Amino acid sequence: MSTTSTRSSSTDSAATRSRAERSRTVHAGLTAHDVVDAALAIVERDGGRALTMRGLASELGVTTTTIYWHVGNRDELVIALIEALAARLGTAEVVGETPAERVTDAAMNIWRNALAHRNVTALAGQVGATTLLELPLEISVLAELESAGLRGARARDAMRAILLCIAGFLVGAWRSDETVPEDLTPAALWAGVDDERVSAESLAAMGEPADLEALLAATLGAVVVGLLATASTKATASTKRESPDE
Amino acid sequence: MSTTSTRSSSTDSAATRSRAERSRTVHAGLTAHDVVDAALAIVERDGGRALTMRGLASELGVTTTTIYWHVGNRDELVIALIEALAARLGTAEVVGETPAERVTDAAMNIWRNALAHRNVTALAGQVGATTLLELPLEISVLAELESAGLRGARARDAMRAILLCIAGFLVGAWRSDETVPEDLTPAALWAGVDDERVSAESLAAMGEPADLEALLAATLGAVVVGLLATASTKATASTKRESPDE
DNA sequence: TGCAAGACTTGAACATCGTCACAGGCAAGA
DNA sequence: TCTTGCCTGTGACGATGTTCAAGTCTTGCA
Repeated sequence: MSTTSTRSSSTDSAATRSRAERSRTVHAGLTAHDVVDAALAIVERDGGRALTMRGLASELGVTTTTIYWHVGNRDELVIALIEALAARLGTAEVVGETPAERVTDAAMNIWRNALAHRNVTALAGQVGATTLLELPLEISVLAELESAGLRGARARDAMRAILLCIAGFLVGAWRSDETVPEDLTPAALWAGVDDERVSAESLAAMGEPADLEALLAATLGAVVVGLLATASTKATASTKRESPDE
Repeated sequence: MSTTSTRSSSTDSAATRSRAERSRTVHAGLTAHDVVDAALAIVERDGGRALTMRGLASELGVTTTTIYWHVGNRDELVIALIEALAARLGTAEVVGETPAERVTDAAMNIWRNALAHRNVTALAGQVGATTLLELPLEISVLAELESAGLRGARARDAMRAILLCIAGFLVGAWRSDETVPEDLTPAALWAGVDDERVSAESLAAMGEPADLEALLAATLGAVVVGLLATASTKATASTKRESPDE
């Protein structure tokens, strides 16, 4: 990060000093913005676990104390990092004909955004700050829900159901590259199941990978349809046929 | 190891320290089972983060090296701990009249079990070994799905959609006691939203807590109904779009 | 019974992590 | 020149997972 330090010509005198070889306290001209930027780059490149104070400091060419001076804490750094990404993220456009389609599409925007910035999103999830990262996208979901006729507590419940479904699918999408001991992966476990209640055909299918994006779209579609139905008709949802399109 | 000179009296100077007073190398008679049991107790009591090798060792009255001798690794210890809990967990009974109700109830069994052992479940989720912990319950869900008429790839997709929804709701249930900086909690963020597309009524509702259990039941009901519907009638749902339109 | 082989345990370290107290260096205003 | 406020380095503390060499105890076998 070249912060274009305005003065750089008078450093020759410091170089002639004998102690210059050991203590070159050259002001790096860092700002908190630079630190957060570098931290964000590290996380997006190598994941949240690679964000270590010493590593960040050495990448910036300073010591850890400098980092602590600019951004107080590691937790605060993570929050600032998430805020920085959230600020640079624009809201995506929502497409779709029917209200249900538009709600689903607005929700899928969150999914796509999370996949595009998976490392930061995962980090935000670990510290419980996903809303901080996705608030604009969540607002657009809520707006579509209102356009679909939901309001107040019903809209809130629908929002939460949608967001939690997405969170679950994200967990599934990230579970792939987790540190699972190879013989304890879900596929391996299902391969060892021998139960008379389930057919071999289904058992074999459990080992195959899934298209999570398509599955999420279908799931959200069902959830949205179900939620919109319970909103239009006061009747509680319990085992009833669904095909409520107008 | 240590195949060289079991008794070297020459270099005894190193052993001149009076170890008679403190040589309590009493064999604790530990087994790997005991270690895993103690670790499981710690996790269930104080959470996965409280499971530290030194803490576990001191709780057992031994040194960390002893722990490492019995269970090789911390990761292996966590896996063993999850397996131990899974082994002692029995399968729950599934109730319900219609196939959809039974599927939903089988799925809710996973939710209830996860809440009952939240610390271990959260730990399993972090290492990607939830299937290891809940396999019997997942099998019962799959069995109910087959009873409802789903098989093969369809049953697999339904399984995954259900499990991922549950995972998401668990994330939401655990987010409560996360280390969120108080002013960045979702409720606080929503309180600061001022958008013309959403009504104040819905905005205010976003700050209120939710009954996640009831919401999950409703969501799963909608998902199951939707999945069963697409299975019974080969044709894709009426106004659903199958082709990828962006 | 004697004794070697192995099972178990220990003390002391290594490396890494977040964090901080202290001591400064640097530029600008008095 | 000196003081003041911003910025940086040195070096440490405590906690974490992990390992090594060396011990002690038990047990099977001659």
